Amino acid sequence: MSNIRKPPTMADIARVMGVSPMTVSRAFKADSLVSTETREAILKAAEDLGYVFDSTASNLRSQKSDFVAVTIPSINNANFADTVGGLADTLATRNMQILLGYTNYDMQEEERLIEQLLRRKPQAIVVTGGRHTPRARRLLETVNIPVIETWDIPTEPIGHYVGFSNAGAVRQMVDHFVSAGHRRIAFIGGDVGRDTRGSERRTGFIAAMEAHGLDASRLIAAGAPPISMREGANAMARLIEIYPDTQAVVCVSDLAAYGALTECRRLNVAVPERFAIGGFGNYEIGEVCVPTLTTINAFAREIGEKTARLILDILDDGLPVEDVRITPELIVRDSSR
Amino acid sequence: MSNIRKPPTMADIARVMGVSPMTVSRAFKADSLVSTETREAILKAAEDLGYVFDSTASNLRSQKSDFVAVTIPSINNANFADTVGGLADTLATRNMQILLGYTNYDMQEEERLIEQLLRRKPQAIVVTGGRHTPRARRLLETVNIPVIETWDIPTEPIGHYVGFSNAGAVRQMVDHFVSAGHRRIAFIGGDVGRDTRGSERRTGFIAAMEAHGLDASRLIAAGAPPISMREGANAMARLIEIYPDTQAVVCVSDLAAYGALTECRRLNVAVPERFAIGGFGNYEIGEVCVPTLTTINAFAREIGEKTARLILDILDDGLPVEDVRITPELIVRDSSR
DNA sequence: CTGAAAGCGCTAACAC
DNA sequence: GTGTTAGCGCTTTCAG
Repeated sequence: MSNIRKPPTMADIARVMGVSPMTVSRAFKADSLVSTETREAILKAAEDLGYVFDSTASNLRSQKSDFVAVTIPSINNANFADTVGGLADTLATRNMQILLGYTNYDMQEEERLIEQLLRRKPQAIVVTGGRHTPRARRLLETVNIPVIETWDIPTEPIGHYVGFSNAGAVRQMVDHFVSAGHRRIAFIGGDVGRDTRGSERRTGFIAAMEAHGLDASRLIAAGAPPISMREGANAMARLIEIYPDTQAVVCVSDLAAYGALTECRRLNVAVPERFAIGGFGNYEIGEVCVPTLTTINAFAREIGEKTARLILDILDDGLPVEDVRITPELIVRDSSR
Repeated sequence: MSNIRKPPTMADIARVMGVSPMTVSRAFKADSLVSTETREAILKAAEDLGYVFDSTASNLRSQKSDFVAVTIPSINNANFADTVGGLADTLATRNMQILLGYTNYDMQEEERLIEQLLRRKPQAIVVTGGRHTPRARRLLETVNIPVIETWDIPTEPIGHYVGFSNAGAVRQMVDHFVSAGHRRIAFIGGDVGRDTRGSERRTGFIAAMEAHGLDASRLIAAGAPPISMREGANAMARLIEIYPDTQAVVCVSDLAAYGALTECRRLNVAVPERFAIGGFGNYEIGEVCVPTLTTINAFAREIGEKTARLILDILDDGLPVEDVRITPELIVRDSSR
């Protein structure tokens, strides 16, 4: 009557084929020792029966899940999407799968998420950033798998990291503006205290300005991170109102920078002639918009790829591996020249 | 010597606490019947021991994984990201987790992915689109869990669907252009044959044009889907070269439309006065750029939320549920008025 | 409210 | 190249 019958197991295939379950199991492992004909017959029978391999049982017995847990702040961000893409593609070469969670830029949520992900017994865990709640930190320190922090150089790494200095990257941008002759430079970012990478970029801006002996007080907080294009535009309007003689602005991301650019167009402020703009992240928008956007390339995809390779190296031979320091690249485009 | 000791299990906690493993198990289920004091003591002991609940074992025994498998064409697409966000947030209210895979707009890859995801024994599977390889289709038909196709109205649904007519949405845009007085209207999309939603939009364009008795031959293929902003810009240059008297263009996505817009600006073609532009997907860029972009809102996040609710309804009471037909909304902005 | 026994579906370990 | 046995860590089931 019911067409919801119990799905077949290896035992069922074994019975049909007149072999032991173990032989069926072996037939599914490419490298395992079964005669070619038995294997082919078994695989065919499996397909005919509509058998679906049960990873859960396999994982429990073999104590490996082929999962890599990954937390990112937001799924809707091209930079983090690129990192995840690099991770996923590289791990797929070894049939490992990503278990993704997003924190919504909230460390509390990150803690919750890390705990949830660890229950699935991933073989490694990748987190974004180097700051975590004490409990999250403890969970990561205690867990028995490789831990990789990304998109940052943690002050005190938990395990490994693949990242870059957000402050240093912003310094490159400030140096570029200064050597172009600008002195009155502003920063547009999110409200402090949530997005840690954004905060570090802001801190980096202040430090870089002070290193040049320049005033670092033109800081516009555009709302809760991540800053949207719209918020970038609003921030620009505010900036021009409060500090009308500003010559250049460093934006926490290309999205904010693009918003700022559109606001300049609306206000008939010439970019870059009257106002130079710099962004962060090398988003596609920056190379297509008019004028094109000066930005920082943080090599998002490479971060993912290198993280994946690092994980595979550790899992393969457990040898000590080197952390990866990425050097972000300043890309000067029309919005600042 | 080695600090890699075996992680504690429920049995370890039971031993320490002098209770049975079953009681420990119950202590971890919120609704389960254990005295409050025993539960609290057990949870504390677990925390002290650094215990991490093992979902794999739990899943195997209880035959439920709390996974929902999801395939999307690309992780780096704001529309699909919104759908996944809606899904994930809604499912999180029931502690269900998304197992995400992306197909790279390739049905072959989708088949591979579906097979891989099903091995994890998800409790439902959500796929993007209504076209699949025969084998993928068979896998989905045979599997014993709810199957939901999204972002489309499948000709022959496998299980349920939460989607809209891509052709119908484009018709709205064509009607808008026609009633604005345009007659020579073009379409910019990707190469045919890969992105099924893009192909349907193209087909819908042709049908709508013919319904108005207009010539539907101005079709620009901009490359392999998904079309980037850059490819949109290139396509626009080509369009103006080949069909200089074109009055309006329907683009397969806002990204292509934005690229087209920037090309117009570079060529000093006034938008919308000399050339009206329409996009698809209601991306953020469209409401910030100058001029703002006319587009179609397909309610990406709602698709995810409604899919999640549909899944929860089925899992909760197995009652027959209604498929969801979304009605996309035409948003007229400055690029066409 | 708590416990004992059995088993989810697979594979490690060993035997032949 | 193949089979047997046991058990991964949890929860269902039944008993009290």
